[in-house]
Amino acid sequence: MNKKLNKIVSLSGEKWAAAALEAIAIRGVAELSIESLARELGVTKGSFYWHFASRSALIKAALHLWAQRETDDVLARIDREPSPRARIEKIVEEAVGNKRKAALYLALAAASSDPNIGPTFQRVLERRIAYLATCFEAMGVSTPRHRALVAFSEYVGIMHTLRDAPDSVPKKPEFEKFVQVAIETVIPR
Amino acid sequence: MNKKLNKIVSLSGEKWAAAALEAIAIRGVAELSIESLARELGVTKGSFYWHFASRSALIKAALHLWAQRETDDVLARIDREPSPRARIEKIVEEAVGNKRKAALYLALAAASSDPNIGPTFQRVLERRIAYLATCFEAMGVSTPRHRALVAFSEYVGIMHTLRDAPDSVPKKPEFEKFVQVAIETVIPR
DNA sequence: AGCCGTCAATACCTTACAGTATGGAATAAA
DNA sequence: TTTATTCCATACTGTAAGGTATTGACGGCT
Repeated sequence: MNKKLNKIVSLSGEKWAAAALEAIAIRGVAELSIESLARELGVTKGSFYWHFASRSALIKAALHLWAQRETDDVLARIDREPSPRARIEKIVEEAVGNKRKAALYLALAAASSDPNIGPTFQRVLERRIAYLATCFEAMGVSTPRHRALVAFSEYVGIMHTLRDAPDSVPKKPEFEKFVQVAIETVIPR
Repeated sequence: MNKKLNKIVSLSGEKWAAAALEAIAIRGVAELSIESLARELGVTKGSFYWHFASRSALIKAALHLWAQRETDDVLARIDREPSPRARIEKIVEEAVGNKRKAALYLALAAASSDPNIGPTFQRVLERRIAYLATCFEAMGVSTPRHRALVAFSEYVGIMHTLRDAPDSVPKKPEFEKFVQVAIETVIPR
């Protein structure tokens, strides 16, 4: 029965956390309010404070849900690419392809000074950088760690540019060439 | 007398705008409150609403002050570098060197969805990208515009990485090597 | 049937803040 | 000295929001 109890609480908590992630992706962490979120879910605050002790607890739960999904993504999609080079390409392509993931990432990054977010977020970043480093190492690059940092920065920067300067980025036919240039700069021949 | 009137208002307005930029760099746009800003300046709201019609007006003024300073910076510092290559290096070095400027930039970017910020911010970005493109063009690069986009993205991404994953970036002696790798990736031989 | 645990609604308290209205001090002009 | 302008303070309203306390509906268990 304890199992069941945990499961119910956990499930409902995840419902709130998932909704919180959606809201964060759209409006950012600072604008995440319990009451508006409850309205979107068709309930009231009374429900929320049954599942969570505070707004901070929700943010933490949402962040952990995000981190969980991210690692799942890496293991499930990137890591099954055949070559290290293909994996890096895949990562860059995700930065330019998945708008909703990019928005969520940038929203969390914008709130990295929040003590609920910063430390966990930082750990996720380090894992990604380390993963990239292993890819570069497998490719025989001379300074894999440095290149990983550069590649990661470019990855984030491209998401940023696409969001904040969309009119400066070329459209469809030329766009692929731009992505090609981006990949070539991070992957040495 | 109109001159004097304008000057006084403008000066005081700039005082508020400059303080707002400071606060934005530290706490972000969303957390910018008139009352706390007034407290920091040793005055009250009464003063603020004499100089500005609303909070939005302050944000706009602060943003324009930032854009003004940015263009001044480019013309005064970057543009007097001898070669295009040196200019690009200078820009990258600024991304890793000037923490306060990076914090301000990232804070504004985080609020790019704010209608007070988005359009102006976007124009500043386009100007920077166009400037980089002219540098690459002067260097005889094949696709200068694409490379400019990549370089700009890397520039922003490095600021992001330094802020959100500082522990993942190597310290002093190794740090210079990392910067070197970053520059080499954006500047083709 | 009666009890208890789960979940949600309601009402309420408090705080932070944007914005307004008004008064008041200082200064300059008449 | 009177008057107008400039700048700021004080007091106020309204609102959004976090958090608490209480009540109630529903279902399973004894």
